[in-house]
Amino acid sequence: MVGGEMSAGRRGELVRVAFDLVASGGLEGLRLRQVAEGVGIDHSTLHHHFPTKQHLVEAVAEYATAQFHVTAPPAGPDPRFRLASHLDALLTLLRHRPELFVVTAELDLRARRDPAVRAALDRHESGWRTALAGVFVTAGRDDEAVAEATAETVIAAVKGVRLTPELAPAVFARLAAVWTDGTEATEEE
Amino acid sequence: MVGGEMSAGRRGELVRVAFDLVASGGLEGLRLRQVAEGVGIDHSTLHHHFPTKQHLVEAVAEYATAQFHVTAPPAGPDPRFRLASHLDALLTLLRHRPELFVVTAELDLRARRDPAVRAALDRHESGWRTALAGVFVTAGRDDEAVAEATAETVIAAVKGVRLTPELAPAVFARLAAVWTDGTEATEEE
Amino acid sequence: MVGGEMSAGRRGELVRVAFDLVASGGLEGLRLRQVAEGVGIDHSTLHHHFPTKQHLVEAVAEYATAQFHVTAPPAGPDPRFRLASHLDALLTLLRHRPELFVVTAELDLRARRDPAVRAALDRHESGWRTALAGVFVTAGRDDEAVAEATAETVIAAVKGVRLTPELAPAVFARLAAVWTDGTEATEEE
Amino acid sequence: MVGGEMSAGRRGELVRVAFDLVASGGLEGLRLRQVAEGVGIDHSTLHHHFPTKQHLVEAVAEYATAQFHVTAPPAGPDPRFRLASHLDALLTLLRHRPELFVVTAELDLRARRDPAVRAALDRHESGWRTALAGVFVTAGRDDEAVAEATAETVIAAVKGVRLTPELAPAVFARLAAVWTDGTEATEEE
DNA sequence: CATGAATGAGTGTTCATTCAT
DNA sequence: GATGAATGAACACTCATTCAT
Repeated sequence: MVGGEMSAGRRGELVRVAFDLVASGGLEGLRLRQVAEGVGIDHSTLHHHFPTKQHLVEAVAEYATAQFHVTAPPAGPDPRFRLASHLDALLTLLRHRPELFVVTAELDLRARRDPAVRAALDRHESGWRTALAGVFVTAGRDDEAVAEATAETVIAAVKGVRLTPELAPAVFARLAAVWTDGTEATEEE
Repeated sequence: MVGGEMSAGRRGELVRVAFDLVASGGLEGLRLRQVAEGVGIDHSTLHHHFPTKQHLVEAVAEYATAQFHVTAPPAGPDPRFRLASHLDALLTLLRHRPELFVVTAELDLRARRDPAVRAALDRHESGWRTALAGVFVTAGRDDEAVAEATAETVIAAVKGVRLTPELAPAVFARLAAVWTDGTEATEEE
Repeated sequence: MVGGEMSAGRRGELVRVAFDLVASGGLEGLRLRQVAEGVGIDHSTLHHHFPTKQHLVEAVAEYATAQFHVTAPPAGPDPRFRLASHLDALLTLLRHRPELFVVTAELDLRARRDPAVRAALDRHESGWRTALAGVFVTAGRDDEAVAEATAETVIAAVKGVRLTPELAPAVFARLAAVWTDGTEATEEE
Repeated sequence: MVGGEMSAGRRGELVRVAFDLVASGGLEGLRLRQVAEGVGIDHSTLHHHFPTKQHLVEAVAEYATAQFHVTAPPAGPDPRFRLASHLDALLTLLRHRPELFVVTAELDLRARRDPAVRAALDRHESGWRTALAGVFVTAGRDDEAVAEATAETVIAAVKGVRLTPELAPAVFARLAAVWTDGTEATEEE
C-alpha cells in the first residue's frame, strides 16, 4: 500500500527529474534528453519507460498533484481550526517546496489543451474543492452555495500566489481572518 | 486621429495576431510563421517589424497588460463603490475577453525566465496593486499594511480564476461581500 | 586624368567600405547591409549604385589591385636596384596597408569560381609578372625562361607572406640577397 | 588493422566529403546538407557526429594538414638531397592532390577569424618550419637566423603557388637551384 | 536618388521518435 | 533493458533582391 506504484525505480526517478526540469525551465523547456541525462541513461532508453513525451508529462502531473495530500484539512469539529490548519499546511508546503506550486501553475496552463493533464488536475482539485466546501458548510453560517463560493475563493487566492510565495503569508492571514468571527479575526493578526 | 498609431499598422496587426495565437495555443505554441500567415505576409517580413521573436513576445506583453486600463477603480469617495466597480469591470472583461486573462497567465509563467516580460508585467501590476490598496486604505477600517494585504488577496483571487471564468462571478461576489460586511460599511448606506 | 572614375562619390565610398569589411570579415562575411550602413545610406539604395553584390565585389577587386601600382619596379639600368626598390615598396605597402594583401588573398580564392574576379586579378598580375621578368632578363645572367621562373618565385613568395606580414622582412631579405652577386648579398644583410 | 578507425566510419566519411566540397566550392560554400547528402544520410544525422558546423570544419582542418606528413624531409646527411626530396614530395602531392593545397589556402584565410583552425594550422606549420630550418642549418653555410629565413622563404613560395600548380615546377626548380649553387654545395658532389 | 516593406530560398540547429543491434 | 545511429519535420533567423512610393 505504501508507494503503490512509484517512488523508487527508473520510472519514479525519471518523473522526479522531469518535475525538477519543469520547475526550473517550464513545460516549454522540458527536453527528454535532459531528463534521461539527469537519471544517467541514454535518451532513447527513456522511451522504454515512457513511450512518448506525453506519457511522461502526465506522470509528472500525477506526481505533482499527489504531493498536495499533506495539506488536506484535518477532520474535527472546529471549522476555524480546520481552515487554519489547511492554510498552514499550504503555507508550509509553499515555503519548502515552491516548485510544487510552480509546476502546478504550468500544468494548469497546459491543461487547457491537454485533456489527460486536465483530468489529472481535476481529480486533485475536486477533492480539494469538496473538502474546503465541507469546512465552510459545517461552519453553519452560510448555506451550501455560499460555502462553495467561499471555497472557490480560497482556492483562487491560493492559485493566485503560486508564483509569488513571498506574498502568501499576508494573503493567507487575510483569508483566515476574514472568514472567522470578528473578535478572533482581529486578535489572530 | 491621435493614437491611431497603436492599433493600425503592420506592427499592431502582428501583435494582435500573435496575441490570439498565444491565447489559443499558448506561448509555447507560438510560431512566427503562423503569425505572419495570420496577417497575410511572408514570415521573413515579420522580422522587418520585429527583429526577433522575443521582441514580438514583449510587444504582446505590453499589448495585453495595456488592455486592463479599463478596469482601473474609478475615483470617488465611496470605497465600497470603487471596489465593486473594479470587480465589475474585471468581470465584464473576463466575460468578453477571457483570452486577455489566459494570455496574462501565460506571460506570468514566462516572466519567471524572461526579465523583459517580467518588467512589462510588473509595470502593470504595480499600478493595479497601488490602486487597490488605495481603495482599502481610504475605507479607513484597517491600517496600511492590512489594506495592502487585502489588495494582494483580491489580486491573488483574480489571478486564480483567470483560467476558469465560470467561477469568477461567485468568487468576485464573495470578495465584494466580505469586504463590505463590516459595520462601517453598512452605516454609510 | 586624376581619379578618372572613382575616389569620391558614393560608388567610391561604397567600394572602400566594402574593401574594409572584406579585410576584417572576409569575402564570406561581406554583407550589403553593413556596406550601406558604413556609408550611411539605406541598404536598398546601394542597389542603385551596384545592381548586384557581384558588381560590388568586382569593383573591390579593381580597387584592391589598383593600389599596387605604387610598387612597380622603377625604370633604370641597374637590375639589383630595381629589384630592391620593388621589394622595398612591397614591404612598405605590406607594413602600412596589410589589409590590401589580405583582401588580395581573399580575392585569389574567390577567383577560382568567379571569372570576373579572375580577370581583374589576371590583369594586375600579368603586369607584375612581366615587369619582374623584365628586371631579371636585363640582369643578363640567365636566359628568359629562367628569368620568368625567378619572377614567378618572387611573386609566389610575396603571395605566401600576405597573411603573415611579420615574416615578410626576413623573406624579402632572403629574396634580394639570393639574386644578387655574392659580395653585395652578404653586406646588404 | 590498427588505425582503421581514422579512415572508416561515418565521421571520416563526412570529413572527406566536406573536404571535397571545400575544395570545389570553398569554405564559404560549404553546406551541411550537401555534406550529409554526399554520404547518403539525412542532414540532421550529421549533427549526431558533429554537434556543430564548426566541429566539422575543425575536423577538416585536422584532416587536411595531416595529409602533408608524406612531404616531411627525409633524414640523412646531405642537405641538398633532403631539400630536393622535400620539394619533390610537395610537387608530387601538388600534382596528384591539388585540392589539398586549395583547402589549405581556404583554411589559412579562415584561420584569421577562427582560433581553432588557427591552432590546427599552426600545429602543422610549426613542424614544417622546424624541419625545413633544420635542413638549412645542417647545410652549415649560414647561421641559424638565416636558415630560418630561408625556410620561411621556401614556405612562402610553396604557399604562393598553392592555387597555381602549373607554376610550381618552375618555382620549385628555382628554389632548389638557388640554394645548391654555392661552392660548398658543388664540392660535396 | 532614396526609402521601407516585402519576398523566398536557404541556413544551421533542435528534438521527439524509431529501429537494429 | 539499453544503446547509437538515423530520421524528418519544424524552427527562428538571414540576406540579396525587388518594387511601389
